[in-house]
Amino acid sequence: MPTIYYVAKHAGVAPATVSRVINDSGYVAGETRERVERAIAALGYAPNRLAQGLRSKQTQTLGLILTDITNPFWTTVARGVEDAASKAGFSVVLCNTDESQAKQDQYARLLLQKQVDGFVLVPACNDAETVTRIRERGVPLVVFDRRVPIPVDTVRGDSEGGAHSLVRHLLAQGHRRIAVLGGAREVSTATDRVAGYRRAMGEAGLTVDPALILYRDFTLAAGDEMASLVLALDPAPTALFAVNNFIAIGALRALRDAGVRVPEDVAMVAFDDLPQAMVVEPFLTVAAQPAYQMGHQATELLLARLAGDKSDKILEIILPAQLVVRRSSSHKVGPSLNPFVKDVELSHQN
Amino acid sequence: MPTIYYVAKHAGVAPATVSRVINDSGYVAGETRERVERAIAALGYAPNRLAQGLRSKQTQTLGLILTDITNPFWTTVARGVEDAASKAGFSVVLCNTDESQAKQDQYARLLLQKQVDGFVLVPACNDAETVTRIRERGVPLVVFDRRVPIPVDTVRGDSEGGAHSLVRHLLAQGHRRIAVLGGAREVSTATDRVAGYRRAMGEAGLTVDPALILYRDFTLAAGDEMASLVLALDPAPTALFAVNNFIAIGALRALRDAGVRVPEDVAMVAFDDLPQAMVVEPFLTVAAQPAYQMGHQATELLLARLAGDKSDKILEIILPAQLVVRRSSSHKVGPSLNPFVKDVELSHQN
DNA sequence: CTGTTAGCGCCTTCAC
DNA sequence: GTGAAGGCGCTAACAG
Repeated sequence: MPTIYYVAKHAGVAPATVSRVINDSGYVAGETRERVERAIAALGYAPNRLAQGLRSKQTQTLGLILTDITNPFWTTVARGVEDAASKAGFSVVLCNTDESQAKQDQYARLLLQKQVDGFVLVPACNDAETVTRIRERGVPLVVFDRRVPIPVDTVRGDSEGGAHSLVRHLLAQGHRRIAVLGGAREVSTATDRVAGYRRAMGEAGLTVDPALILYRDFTLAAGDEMASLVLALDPAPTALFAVNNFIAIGALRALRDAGVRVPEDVAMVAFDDLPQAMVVEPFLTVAAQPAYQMGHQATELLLARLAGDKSDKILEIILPAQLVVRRSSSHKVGPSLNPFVKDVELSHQN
Repeated sequence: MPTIYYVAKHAGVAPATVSRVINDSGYVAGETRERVERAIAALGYAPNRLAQGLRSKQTQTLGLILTDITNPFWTTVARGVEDAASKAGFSVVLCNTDESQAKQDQYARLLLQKQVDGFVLVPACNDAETVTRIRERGVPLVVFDRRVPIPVDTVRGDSEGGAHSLVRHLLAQGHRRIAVLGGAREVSTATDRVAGYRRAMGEAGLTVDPALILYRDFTLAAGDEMASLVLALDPAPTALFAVNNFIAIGALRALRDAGVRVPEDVAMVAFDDLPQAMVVEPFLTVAAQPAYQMGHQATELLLARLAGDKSDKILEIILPAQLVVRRSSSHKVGPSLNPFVKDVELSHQN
């Protein structure tokens, strides 16, 4: 492993000059630069990033902590982060918490020790501990997709608005009894989506039956369980709103096993699209978040902070979710049995 | 940011003693250790990994370079790697090459500069350059899933055998005209799977129609294109073999658009399963590779090399692919029109 | 069992 | 425009 000293000797210059060439910093005469570059090539020299980082206090590395690397939504986000970072000469270390706060905190500590320059964090729960730890160390941070209870730079999708669109769409199809298959109560995306549901129901003059709102977590198994539960209710809901893609798939599976057809017997909508690549025939009506773009934008915000944008304004960037109407909600329901229910305006786009 | 010196001063000991406590190396008296631990806690000290790595020449970090983070097969592998690594106190840096050799080489260089202790590499193509570069630096390396033209530790699925099972299964269903929707010609998994196809056909006494073997790449678009091409042949194949999951989905989509039913009009099998989470109703007959386990095992091999297993034996670990028969190939075809075709033994399991 | 010394590979200051 | 010196935070080697 050649070091900067060997290169310097080989080129007949001082180590500092080699450093200037590597980092394109300071003045180096054209001829000197060439000599150094030739020496670097001849020796196959590559700088040791640990030493660079130790000395310069910058690692050109960002930490990305997310909750489920298995979910295509998050891998798409990761690509957005990665692309934005590498465009700026940064690399990304990706960590997967499995929705566990313990793992999240562990990874945050590790990355801090590795001296990453900044964080994009998808918090496993509505808790400020990890965020606080990172900020105490003075490392820039953007919270992604989920809210935490303290003010901090954030990039997220419009969970409330997207849910509102989905439920309005169902209402327009004639549904009145709509169940929510929710995620973890401690996660803002779950509660915000329920809030959007409530608002849409309220605007339609409908009262919400609490038995129709369930909270579990963002998994297949939870979707399966919640779907089975609400279908056993009397009267059963005519439509289901799954607050994420995995819950939706779990629910669809439960419905299939129970011989319940979608959309003929029950309609279904969900938050988060499944990527094209996973599905032969797109079928679910969804509120699709611009995952890639969100990741990209969060990273650009982070890089701006790194570049010294010390404006004390805390930014909260909220990107709209797009309503995509497909077959799973295409079955119209007859006029409500309840004559007191107001009509809602028809609208398939938000 | 407290350093080891502050901690030492705070505890009234020398920095080296603090180091001994942190790393649990050397002898430290119980009472001293406690004092140091209290100081660490009081100051919120955490060691700087850059400095540790620079000094000790070990980063406790592995590099994982793979070709498509979007594909659930690879994210599952990544989890296997991650779990095996963290059990041993290593962390993993994941890099996505998008099947680009240029990106692969770039990431290898970067990780080398970051002084990772070892690599798990999924080569983007059948080329030894990256592998050679890594070995020249003396960094242990396990090649994953695909072969490269030089001998090196490898963990991979049995592509040839899995393809053989799939095609035998199709033959047992009565198919004789079977098309292969192939991946990149430069990637061993693509060519090995074609080899398995050829062997199965040969064993059944069938000659292979070269028009039925296509090579593109491992994407949806390629699957779509290849399916359209082979269906236009005269006579058209009665069964399709997609050499990976994404090709299969692309092909299924093309078939749907063309109004061709699976399995009634044409049968379909594929290499690599889609994870449960992605599909409501498992439908495709596949040769499933144990992705998680493969990642785990590759990492354990790598860690063994790191731990000093310098046995010069180069290991090539080949894990079997499991034939999973589902609906997409369940339609039997009548006796061959060609009376000279031999019967093959019936067997649904390999 | 603990302290002292030296240096990992690099970059930043400051001279010249 | 270039070189010399010092130190980033830590651990290995050696004393004691």
